[in-house]
Amino acid sequence: MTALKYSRQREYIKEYLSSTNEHPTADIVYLHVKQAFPRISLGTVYRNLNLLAEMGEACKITTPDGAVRFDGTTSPHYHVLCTKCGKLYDLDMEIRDSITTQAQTCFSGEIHSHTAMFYGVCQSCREMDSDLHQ
Amino acid sequence: MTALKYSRQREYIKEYLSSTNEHPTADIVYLHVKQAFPRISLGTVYRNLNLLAEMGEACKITTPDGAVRFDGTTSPHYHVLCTKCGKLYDLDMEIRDSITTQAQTCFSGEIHSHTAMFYGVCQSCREMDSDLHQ
DNA sequence: ATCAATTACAGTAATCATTACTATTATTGT
DNA sequence: ACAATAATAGTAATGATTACTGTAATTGAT
Repeated sequence: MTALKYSRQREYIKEYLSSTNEHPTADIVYLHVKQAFPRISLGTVYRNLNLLAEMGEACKITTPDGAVRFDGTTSPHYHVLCTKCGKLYDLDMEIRDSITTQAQTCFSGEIHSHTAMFYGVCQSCREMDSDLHQ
Repeated sequence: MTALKYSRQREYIKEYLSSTNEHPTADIVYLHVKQAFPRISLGTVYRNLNLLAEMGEACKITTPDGAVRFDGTTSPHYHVLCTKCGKLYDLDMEIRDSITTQAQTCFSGEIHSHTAMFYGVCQSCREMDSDLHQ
């Protein structure tokens, strides 16, 4: 029951997400999708983003700066958050399953997975810095 | 300028945080601190929790389930989030600095640190499960 | 101990992200 | 084409957090 029905809005949101490697908030997705669907409502964007996440066709990323970000890349990967500009980057690095295994030995329950967030300064912020100091 | 002044409220909040290994939200801290300071306001709790975090005397932990949690344990460590009950546990496991080093080789900017969150089922939720199935 | 300067507080209003609600519209299987 | 049902747009409501303001507490100097 409650079968999923096709919707052009959801299709478009999904396409937009997989076309960008920014990690947009629902708000940003809304602004973009609005160009194709001028009457779309923010609630529709939220509902579909959450649906896509549940179906495994998008990821929700929780960052320390308020809003949840969405990622169209569904294969598990780590992220880097630039502490200067706040941009979130995909990290093309293998997931270390060994860290899950090791965590298991320190925890009495069952551990199934993990996420990691790296913090630093991205290339373009570093360049801006050296511009200022030259 | 803007020197920090002592406040009994902040002192109490700090003591409460370091006395518990729960990872309370600002709301929960508010409820506890209220017992000692019945007229304290939620804004004061938020301001002091953020102050303590800035001073490195507490940590802010962002979890996928809405509110930020606070941790009085300031030495860096990983956490486990139980996906059944939502409780957050400290993980007594060494930080893997090698993962930061490795991440650096995959990223053009500078990486300074990382956090990790493990997901699983805690011991007490596992026991509840086996009770139900016996 | 008193006083002036300044920060912190309580109380409340405002903001921001997200979800809930409802009448209308789009999709689907027949 | 039609009936059943899910999805939408638009709006209101919620929940977490921050901003604002007049009063109270802390501090360093007299």
